[in-house]
Amino acid sequence: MEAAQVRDAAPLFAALGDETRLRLFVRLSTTGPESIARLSAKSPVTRQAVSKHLDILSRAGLIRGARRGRERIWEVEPKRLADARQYLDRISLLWDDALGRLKRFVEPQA
Amino acid sequence: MEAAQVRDAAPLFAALGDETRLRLFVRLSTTGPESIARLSAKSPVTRQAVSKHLDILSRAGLIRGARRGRERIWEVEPKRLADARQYLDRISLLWDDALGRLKRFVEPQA
DNA sequence: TCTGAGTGCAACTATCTGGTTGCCTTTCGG
DNA sequence: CCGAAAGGCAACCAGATAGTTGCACTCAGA
Repeated sequence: MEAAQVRDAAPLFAALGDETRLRLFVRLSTTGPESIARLSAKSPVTRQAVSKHLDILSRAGLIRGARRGRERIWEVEPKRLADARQYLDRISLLWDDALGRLKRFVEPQA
Repeated sequence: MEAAQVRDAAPLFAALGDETRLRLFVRLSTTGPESIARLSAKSPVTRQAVSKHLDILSRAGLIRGARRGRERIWEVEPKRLADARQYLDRISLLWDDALGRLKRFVEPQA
């Protein structure tokens, strides 16, 4: 896999790699767009912590936020989630290829 | 998505969320099983750093290592990678469901 | 216009993490 | 048997990160 792809994929996975943050992302994926207040109401951590997590997710491109009146509404960016899936798929393919080469090496006559 | 699944998925993504570490994982997926010495030979960081990363990947269940003589050989655990893919797929489905509900709400007659 | 709900900003703290260096143990090969 | 290769262990360091608290700002609505 190309170096550029790894450089792009790592921060994506890192953003999903915190439990509180992943929970927020799953919540947004389940309920659709929500405000910070509503999100933090059902969260064990502070509103500020929630806000920081949302900021990190948005920097990774996984969510997108917009001001609406005095609220800020966050919603999932499915394109970026698809990217993450694609990266995992590619790694899977790499492994399949490696396995194929190994089999052809061990059983050249097959 | 269940809380238990989130608790399982987060460390998985976290393990893939560091660039050097993801690079090592991709390398192992591409070339097949390799020793620490061979892995760290082509890495910009120390052998110790490589060793720590491999340890983290193995704790996440993504790779498996075995002693062979004075070497330690590491190889990818494809089952766990499939887990990660499945988690992303599930989140995607959540989002699709939410979108579906939204559409039925907005255009009830369609 | 005044109150409160919803956020943003900043400072601070404790812990985690990626990385290093130094040294010791194990094992292969001549 | 001895030297070197491969690796493990432990201490240490700097910066990132998850979380907090406190205060200031901005709208919406009665």
